[in-house]
Amino acid sequence: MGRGRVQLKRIENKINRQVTFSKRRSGLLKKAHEISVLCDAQVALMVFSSKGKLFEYATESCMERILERYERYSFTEIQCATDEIQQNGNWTWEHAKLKTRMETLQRNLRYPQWLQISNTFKNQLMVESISELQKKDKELQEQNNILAKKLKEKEKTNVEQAHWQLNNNCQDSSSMLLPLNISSNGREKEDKETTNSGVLLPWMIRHHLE
Amino acid sequence: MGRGRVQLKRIENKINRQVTFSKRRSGLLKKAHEISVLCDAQVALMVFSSKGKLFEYATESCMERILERYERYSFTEIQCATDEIQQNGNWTWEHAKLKTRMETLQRNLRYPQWLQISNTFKNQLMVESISELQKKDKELQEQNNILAKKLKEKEKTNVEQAHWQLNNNCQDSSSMLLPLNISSNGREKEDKETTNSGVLLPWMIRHHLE
DNA sequence: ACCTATTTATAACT
DNA sequence: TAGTTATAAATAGGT
Repeated sequence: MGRGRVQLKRIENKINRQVTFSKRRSGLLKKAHEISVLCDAQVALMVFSSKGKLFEYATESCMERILERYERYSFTEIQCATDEIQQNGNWTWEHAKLKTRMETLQRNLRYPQWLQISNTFKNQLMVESISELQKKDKELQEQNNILAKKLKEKEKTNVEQAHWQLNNNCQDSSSMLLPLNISSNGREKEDKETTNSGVLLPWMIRHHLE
Repeated sequence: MGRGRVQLKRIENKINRQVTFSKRRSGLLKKAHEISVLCDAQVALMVFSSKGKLFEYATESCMERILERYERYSFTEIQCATDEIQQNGNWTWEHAKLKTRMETLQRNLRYPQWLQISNTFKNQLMVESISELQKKDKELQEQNNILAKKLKEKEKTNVEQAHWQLNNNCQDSSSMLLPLNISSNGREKEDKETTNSGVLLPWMIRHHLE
């Protein structure tokens, strides 16, 4: 944008770099603001100059809130789950949590595509580890299903007992009413927003910069 | 920039808003990256769509600061959960540890900075975390099996108890209700969205920005 | 997703 | 750091 093409590399001339920083910084802040207004998005932007000076923009004029949200994003609520486990030892639910984390983890691994790493080896290691973890996870899931079935059977048995009692002159039937309602937790959400799982991010495609 | 002037206000048409968000988001990320490279600046950018989906960009060392804040924030939460679970012992405790591990891992992975090869130490930590995760997962599996067995036994007991009650014409029905509290929320529906069975993740495939 | 008329950003210069 | 201007880049609206 300007009177010459831009090479995507550090501007060596100090003055130019400084000027460009100043200009582009305002442009960036402006665009951050625009997208937040136009598209109803939450944005937090921090820019540190090479000297360490901070320039920031955040919607709602509150960086903290954005950060909190950011933190919670892949950090599913632990405490609720904990309570539930303690009460009824609901293993299946707990495993669902585990699984969710797994997926988040994977998503995060995939995300930072624009930072290409030269040292592939270590990352390779990690990816392999995670793959393995996933296998284990799958196994666990299967085990879990079995467990769930057992539980259901158990419930059934109890139900039958209850019925038996009902049919055998127990006068006080009020307490038996409908405890049979098995809670079907409707986990559905899943927003379909596309997370760019492709190799290239759109803006990486070499239009003009190179 | 385009075939019409832009009013700086929320785009009411949902489709347009979505499209604009997508386009401008790419532009914003690109510019964030450019200024960081051209001007040797540190940038952290987070954009949440109106649906709450996160898109982020960050130069390596910049997220450090955010990370610190995050650590402060999340520490308490983890600690509480841990304490709460510690009372229960056995498999619940094991699983709690696994969970904590997972959280740590996630925290590290969440930030693109983990990619920086210079920071060998963090990568090392991550690898260790993963292996530990694997161990825990295995243990979990075993615990799972044990649990299943115990469940079976209990089932048997229940049946016997029923017989016993049958033979003794019980008056008190309250004891029967107890086991019904266990809810089996069978989640058979598996979201296959993130399978990624391959060892290589997309971002590992070589593509250089230059 | 792709196209392109237009607007917007900005590099070089003052 | 602040304008000016030529030009590159982004993108709104359409396909």
